[in-house]
Amino acid sequence: MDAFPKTYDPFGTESRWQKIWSDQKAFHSDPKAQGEPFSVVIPPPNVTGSLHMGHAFNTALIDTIVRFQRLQGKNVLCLPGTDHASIAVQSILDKQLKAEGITRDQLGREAFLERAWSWKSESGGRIVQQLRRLGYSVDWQRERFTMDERLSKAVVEAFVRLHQKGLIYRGEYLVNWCPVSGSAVSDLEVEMKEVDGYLWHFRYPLTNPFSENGLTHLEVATTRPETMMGDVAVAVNPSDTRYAHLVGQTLTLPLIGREIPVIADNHVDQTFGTGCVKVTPAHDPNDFVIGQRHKLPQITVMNKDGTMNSQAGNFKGLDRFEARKAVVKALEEAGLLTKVEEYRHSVPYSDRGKVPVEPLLSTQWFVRMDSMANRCLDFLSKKEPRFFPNRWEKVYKDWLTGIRDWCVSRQLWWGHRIPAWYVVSETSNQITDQTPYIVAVSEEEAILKAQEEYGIDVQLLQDDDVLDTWFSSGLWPFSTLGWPDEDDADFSFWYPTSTLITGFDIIFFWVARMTMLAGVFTDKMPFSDVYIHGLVRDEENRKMSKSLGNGIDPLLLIDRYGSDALRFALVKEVAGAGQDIRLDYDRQAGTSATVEAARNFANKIWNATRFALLNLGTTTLEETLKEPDYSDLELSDQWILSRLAKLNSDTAVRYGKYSLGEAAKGLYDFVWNDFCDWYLELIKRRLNLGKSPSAKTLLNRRNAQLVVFKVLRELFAMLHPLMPHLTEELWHGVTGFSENDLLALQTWPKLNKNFLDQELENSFKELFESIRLVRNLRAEAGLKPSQKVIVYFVTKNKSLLELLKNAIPDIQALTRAEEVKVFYPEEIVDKLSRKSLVGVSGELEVILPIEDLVDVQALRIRLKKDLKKAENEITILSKRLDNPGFVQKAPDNVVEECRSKLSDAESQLKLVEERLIGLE
RNA sequence: GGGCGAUUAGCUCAGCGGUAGAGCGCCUGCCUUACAAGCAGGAUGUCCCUGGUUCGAACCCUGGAUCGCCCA
Repeated sequence: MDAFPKTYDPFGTESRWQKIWSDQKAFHSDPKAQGEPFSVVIPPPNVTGSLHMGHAFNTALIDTIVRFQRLQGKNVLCLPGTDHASIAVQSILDKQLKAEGITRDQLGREAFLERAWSWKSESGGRIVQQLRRLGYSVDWQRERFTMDERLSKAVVEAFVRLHQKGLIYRGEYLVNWCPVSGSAVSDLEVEMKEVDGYLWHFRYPLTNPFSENGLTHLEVATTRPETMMGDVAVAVNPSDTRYAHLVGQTLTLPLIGREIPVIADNHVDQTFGTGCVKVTPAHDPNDFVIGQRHKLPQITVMNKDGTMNSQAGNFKGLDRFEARKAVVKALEEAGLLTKVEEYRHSVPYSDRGKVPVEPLLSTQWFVRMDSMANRCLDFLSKKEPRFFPNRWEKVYKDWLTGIRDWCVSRQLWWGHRIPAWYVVSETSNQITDQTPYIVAVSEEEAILKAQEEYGIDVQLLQDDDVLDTWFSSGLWPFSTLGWPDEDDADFSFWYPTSTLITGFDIIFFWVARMTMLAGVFTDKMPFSDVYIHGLVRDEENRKMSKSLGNGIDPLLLIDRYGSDALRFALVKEVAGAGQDIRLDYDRQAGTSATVEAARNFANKIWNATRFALLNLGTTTLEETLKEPDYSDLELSDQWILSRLAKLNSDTAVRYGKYSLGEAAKGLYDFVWNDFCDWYLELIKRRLNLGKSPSAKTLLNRRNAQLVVFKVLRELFAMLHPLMPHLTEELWHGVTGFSENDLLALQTWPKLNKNFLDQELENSFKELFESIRLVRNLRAEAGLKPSQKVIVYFVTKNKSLLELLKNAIPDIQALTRAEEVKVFYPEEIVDKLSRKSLVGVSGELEVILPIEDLVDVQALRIRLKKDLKKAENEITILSKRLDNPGFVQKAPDNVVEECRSKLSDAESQLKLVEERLIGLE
């Protein structure tokens, strides 16, 4: 094994296997191949993006699940791709244009789109390359982009069909306007933020003041004075006795001079502020509703760039925040400002633009959600899809229950242009709210339809807007598989997909949109399971974000520790409850203890394999793969095979139910503890042949080798979903298979239930305890490891005695004893010097007769500690057993266990006492 | 205002009815030829508080505290 260094170098290994997998198209799927379908579409990352920890985490989880299912013999498709991210791409390009000193409009739509595409082809592939570095076993031949020709067709088709079903409408409503991107955004793209602001109190004078009670005005309180020019009423609660008599009167709107009515509306909170609310339907969602109820006019006072328009009188042209100051000043000068309170309140911010959105009246396209959502709720009542962990189901359900219509039009160019054509010839070549429109899959079809209805000379103009990026993402599980062509081989075989794996932060944005659209178009839920995971947080438990600049770059961690280590670390930290994980990270050093531990684990496996190969000698492939004859095996061989079988069934169950963290932990413990610390140590003496080995010795050595190889082989398969590169490398190293045989495409090791032997495992637990006791004594006595000792075990427990007798060579090796002897108590009476080192555990007494080294005082202290321990235990246990309720009601096995522990403790106490007396 | 989660060893987190666990860190001793990215041994906890259910509660139920998230 010349090419087997002492430490594992992941870098060469990982890139080599990535290349082999890629060259062999190992994960290219064929719907006609064997096996049940199992399909996953990955959450398409934003094409402008670069890999962040969230992607790495999501990828680690998806790839683990997908590789596991592949090992289970399923016909797996894992489909990658990216989305087009309208707003993000457009803002990048806008920045470029700005630097060049041209505007988008100067450039024109067509030239702009050309630039966008060329930008995409140059810089858009970065994240895909980065994903490959994780060892993602996706079908790269099926990589999709939401603006691919086929997927774009699907988008158009979907829009047209929704329109036909009456699920799409166009209308003038109050929408969330993002002045930075110059587009409407959906409710979901708005984030409420608590900000410190002010509550200004203004007097609005009554047009006809009541002289009798001295009321000359009403006082309103607002956080947004700049909208006051759009006020069309002041509302009070109808049961508010302070103002009830004023309802129906009018006020004169300051600065503007418009007469506006005092109206009564139940939604006004009498206790808030003055109890009088200014009503601005065109700039506030609540006021919009009040306005509709009272049939009030809507006066828009702002332009789409956030500056004031001509309705704002003198404030025209000012930015909205400048206008705020100016209005306050003007009212103050007019003596109408009565109070300014500091006030903390929620302000809607645009997710993208990071500025407050402006509720603005405009004409947009909407998708009607209620029937689609109800459809999903019906499916959900049949547990479709199933959520893991289940609590997210409620989140999903609640959102569907209170759903609002979805504004899908965006005033952008990069994206899917809305397939609607206005028959402008009907409205003197202008697009107005009255212009009729045709929704069609193409301009040709639109023309034909228009001509049928409006005559041969129609003039059409396509809508300028594009669709929300999430609209196309919502079709992703089926548009990527060939829909609307339902005969497509991929679609018919792999749809609906099996599991969707994504973060909780996009349940509404994406998961719910997919289920709703799939319900309409495919009559099915698009996946049977949804596995929701948390977010990766930084070392201070903060969400990683661009603006905070606290992201931990997964590529740096990969460069330091390897992909497998990063993957394993991320997955192992997932307990299963969909909790966020905190990744420790030292920004100065660029190190992470968590990932380092996973790297060390990889190295541990590497070295266990190295050990195995060093001791293999030369064998043929056939010999390596040979199964040992169970009946020839030593107990320790049977023990590790039992542990292995248990690991096999546990791990398969855990992977299968998305308990990936548990699966990782189970594998980690098995490798480190059972296999390396115990089994490999146990077989070392068998590998070391004497001068003239007997046939039996040789067979015994051979069996140890075969068992080691069997364990490793199966372990590699089980661990493969988590650490694909390392296991692929070692599997080839051990089996000698050529590169054409991939571990990734093998089947999961067959579980042999006959190997399961709980009794044997219990015995080994006892054996290990006994060995630990000896080691503990050695350490406490300060013996050098090189110092040989004689070990006596004394017990009256027959089965323990037998167990120890059988294991004498093992104990000798693992405790570095010159000699190990096992006695019944009566057999040893005379042989003992009172100055021996003694340890007691339960019914077992361990004696190291090394008189010259024993410090009697230290020994006494130690024994007194044991005495105290045993006494404590006896107190607790007998107290419990003395309780009649416990004996009566607790299950028999629990009571039994308690009794046997008590008797253990009692015999230990007795032994310790005797020993202490012996020391006097 | 409604909902969800978290609170366990110095740190990061498992455990979710039967006498408290892991990794890291810490202490002691080891280069015992697979691995010092390692080995052996060790120390460490009012399991947030409060009642209650139970023979028995870190775990289930009441109420509360603190932190975080989502929705309005």
